[in-house]
Amino acid sequence: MGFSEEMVVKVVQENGEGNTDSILETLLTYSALETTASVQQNPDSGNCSSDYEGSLLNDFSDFDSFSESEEIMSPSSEEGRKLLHLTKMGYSEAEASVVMERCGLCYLIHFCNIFLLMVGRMSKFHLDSIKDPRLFNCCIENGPDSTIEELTDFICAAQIAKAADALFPLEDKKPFSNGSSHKKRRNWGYDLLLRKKKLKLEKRFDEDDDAVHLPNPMIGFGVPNEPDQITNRVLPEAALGPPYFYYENVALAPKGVWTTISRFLYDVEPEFVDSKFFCAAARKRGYVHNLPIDNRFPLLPFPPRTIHEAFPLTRKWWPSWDTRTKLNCLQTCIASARLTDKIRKALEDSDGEPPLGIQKFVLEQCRKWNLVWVGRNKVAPLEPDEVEMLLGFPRNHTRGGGISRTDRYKSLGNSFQIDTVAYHFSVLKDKFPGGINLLSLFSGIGGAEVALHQLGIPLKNVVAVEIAELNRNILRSWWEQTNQRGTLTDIQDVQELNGDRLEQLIKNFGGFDLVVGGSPCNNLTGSNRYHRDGLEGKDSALFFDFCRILDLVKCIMNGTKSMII
DNA sequence: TAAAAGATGATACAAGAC
DNA sequence: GTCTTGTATCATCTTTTA
Repeated sequence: MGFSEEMVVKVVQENGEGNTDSILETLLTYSALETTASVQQNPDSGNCSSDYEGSLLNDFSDFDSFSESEEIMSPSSEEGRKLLHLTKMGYSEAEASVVMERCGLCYLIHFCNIFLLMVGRMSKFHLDSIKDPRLFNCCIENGPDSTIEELTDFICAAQIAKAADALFPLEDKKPFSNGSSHKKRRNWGYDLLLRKKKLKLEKRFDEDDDAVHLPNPMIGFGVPNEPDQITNRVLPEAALGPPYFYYENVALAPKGVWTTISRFLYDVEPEFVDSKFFCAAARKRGYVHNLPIDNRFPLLPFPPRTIHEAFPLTRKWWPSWDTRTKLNCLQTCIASARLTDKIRKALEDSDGEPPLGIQKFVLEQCRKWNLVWVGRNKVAPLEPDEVEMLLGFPRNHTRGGGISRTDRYKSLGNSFQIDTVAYHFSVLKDKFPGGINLLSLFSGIGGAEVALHQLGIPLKNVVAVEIAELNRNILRSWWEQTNQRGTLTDIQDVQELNGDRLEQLIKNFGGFDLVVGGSPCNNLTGSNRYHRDGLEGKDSALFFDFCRILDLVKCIMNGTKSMII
């Protein structure tokens, strides 16, 4: 079923460039005929047209183990062997583990069987497609109910789009609202250059596992009032909107995590930014997005940039030997009273300036727990109100309504830094003067919504997905208090967002303009001493749901949902 | 029973010494 | 180049308290 370039050109000439439905039908017909002829010529091999035979043998030379389907089907096969099969199919070990853990063995066997059946029918192009994360997501989305036809349709669609990409220039691309039929399929395409780049990248990663380097200083494509601004970049074609998307997570993740995140999000280069360039506290985060990066502007007035500006009363008690001007990352837990008491006693024991040993101990604890000076020899953790302010949220945003102090710290510690995110979102203000339709995944206490609101971008329709009821209540409360004119739909679980639900929402709203999400970092952050398991961790694996949902939104908005659902 | 408090390192990176 | 040192990190689990 592979489409050679000659075949595509011939079919386009026969049907005309504008008649894509006819092109698709003819291509499928020709392809089916060619496959039939090929199988008849060589029924044992099962491979398709002779054009690809040589390369196919080479391409599949690594897949010898797949020749014995019974072995994979056998209930006695070990999980490790399945893992090996998946890794040979082009997935990283982590990704394969996620499939096995999340989808179960029946999915895995189903997945492998699909692959086996397709190997006999696929062209070289198909091999590329089956390694694509979208097929991975398609299998997860459809699960055991998916059929060979559905999956081959998926790949055929990708193939058609690829052919269309070669024929229709990029500049023809128009926004979703007025896209023509041939443009609707454009987002399925992944051009050859991109694929080559990807392979090159993967090869480089093999040589150097630490391929994604964190910039120093951590300013991403630029921050306000700093030199070295980057104002343009070339996005991979598959990453282009609509919709715009914006993904966030901790920058200091285990090795290889950002490589995987980038690969699953269309090979878009992550932008690593430390929020210390926007406020008085550090927050090192990675952002993968397809937003424009020119003509960004910050929220005004600027928030306080130093500890003393943020907390002027601490200046009186701040010792000269504590040289901090910025706080470290605001976490979900605070220091104990026992620790601050220990520090007070250690300082009171020394007459005048404490000895270097005491200074070192106190400074270490102050840095670790973000303690500030509130009296003579007295340090204290930040109050929830103060954390709210540093993160750019309205005062009392998380206060009241049944939430405990502990939970306020937790919710705030897991949220965006508003000024940082708003700086990135600012490019949308001119593009959506009439308001924006937002799909907010893992919305938490509404960092994305607050950032857009503070930029003056009207919120037309917001679908917020958040597992914690407390956080949903906070967002709902903010929504009502700020007299939003749009609609807020809250959903508890990302698993509820399947193709049908998304199709309905998109039908109601006319599509999403922006998909935002910061999936759980629990298994990525260095603060986690127990389960820092990477992207296959119980919570952080929800990243793949972000990818799944984003892919579905793109597919539905481009009118091709029926090809994978 | 819920909230608060207390105890619990590993990992990764940068910078400097050699 | 290698080694050491210093530093930062959207947390989890158990116990105590109200």
